[in-house]
Amino acid sequence: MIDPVPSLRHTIADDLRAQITAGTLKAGARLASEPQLAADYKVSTPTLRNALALLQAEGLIEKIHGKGNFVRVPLRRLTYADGRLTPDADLHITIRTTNLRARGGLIPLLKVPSGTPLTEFLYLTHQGELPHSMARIYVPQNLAAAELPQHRSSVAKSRDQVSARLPTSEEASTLRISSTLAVLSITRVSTDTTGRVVEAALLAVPSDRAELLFTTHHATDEKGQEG
Amino acid sequence: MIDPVPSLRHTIADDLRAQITAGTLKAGARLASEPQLAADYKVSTPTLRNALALLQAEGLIEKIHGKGNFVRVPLRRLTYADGRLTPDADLHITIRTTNLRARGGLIPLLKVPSGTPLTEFLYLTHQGELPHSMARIYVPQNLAAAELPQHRSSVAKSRDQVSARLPTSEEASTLRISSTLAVLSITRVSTDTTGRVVEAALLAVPSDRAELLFTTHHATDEKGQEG
DNA sequence: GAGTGGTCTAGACCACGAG
DNA sequence: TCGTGGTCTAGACCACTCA
Repeated sequence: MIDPVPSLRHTIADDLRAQITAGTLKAGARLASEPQLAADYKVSTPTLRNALALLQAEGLIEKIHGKGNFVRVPLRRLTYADGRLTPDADLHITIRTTNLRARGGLIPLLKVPSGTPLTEFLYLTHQGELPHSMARIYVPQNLAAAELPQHRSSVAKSRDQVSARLPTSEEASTLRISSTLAVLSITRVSTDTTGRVVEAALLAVPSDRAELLFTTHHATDEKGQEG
Repeated sequence: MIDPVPSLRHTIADDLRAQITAGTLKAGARLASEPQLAADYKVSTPTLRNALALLQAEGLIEKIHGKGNFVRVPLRRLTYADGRLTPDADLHITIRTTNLRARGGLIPLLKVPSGTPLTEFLYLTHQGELPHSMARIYVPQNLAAAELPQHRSSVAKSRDQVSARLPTSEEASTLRISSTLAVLSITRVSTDTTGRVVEAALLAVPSDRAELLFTTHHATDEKGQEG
């Protein structure tokens, strides 16, 4: 029912995975070269590389062309709650601001006419030295553009649309992840009491370094409305 | 910046992808055999297979051993909102009920002592003939066990923990997805007004067939609490 | 049995990184 | 330049499906 014939690459991947989780291969350490590992396991190099590809997809190793294969330093799995990352000591955020005009998918998202002046905030979050996640936040310029989005207090309602997908090649290189590691993609639209869109945020978080948390309160004094 | 050297397999995958999205290769159709395609594109069979692996990871094709490669019938991308799937005409759900006792991870999740009698509802959702998603819902037996979870109205608060991961081999075979296609994993814990856990739901949804929607209301009559 | 995909081999040649 | 990983070849052999 599970896997009746453990293939060579799975056997090798299992062995290396055990060494990583046991600490025999420590975080940041470089694995032996691929031809060397292939000789050790008595397989061809493509087979050895297939085994490494499995570990890469799990986020356990990082391949660096010309240098070697390295055990990934595990990032703490942070929690996104209420649209914000859990505060963390060695978390730092870089923000780049750009002015642009509404086009394409931004128009229905922000419910503005084409060409409306917008401000884009590009958030790059790092945990220590390593990239953690990235976000693009769009704000109409007529809504206190000088103010950073996270500081505005006029938000009455937020709508988070969550999906998982493979990273774009830009995201894969910026976040230094394999193109086979899924990212959680969150589109968050915040509106004020009048229903006007105050900001739209597009987040991309590698699936191995964050979980999302949503809390819903139900009106229980009006029984039966759930069914 | 993007991919400066389009590899052969990417070129082939792009071509096949275009044929699928253009409708030249229709949903459910069988592709030419791998040796045939390899000859058509003038590449070796491993290279051709690497190209197909890309499309498989995207959920565009389904490989069936001994039969061929088939264009996947795209499932409508449904929305999970408020812990429920969007109602759909050809959506049907199979429920299997099992009684068991609290163990392992269920104990902290449900906040019950080890060995507490529980009822497990295994939900299998199909869209037409194809499996869509699966869920395991756990309810303490002292809480109206005869009633199906979705009918209870005593829920005051729900907490959804969302992450993306590769499917277990059981999920991959049950849901008929490639082991490389990520699933959205949702752990939903519902409590009543006294804080007692009413039910815990563990959902697994292939990332290509659902998106999640969460709405948060903020108290705006108390300004400044956001900052 | 015929045809299909699944796995693996034993190389070759190219591209990247560091000295 | 040298060692590394990245891509690709041209096969071989096994396992599964269906007639």
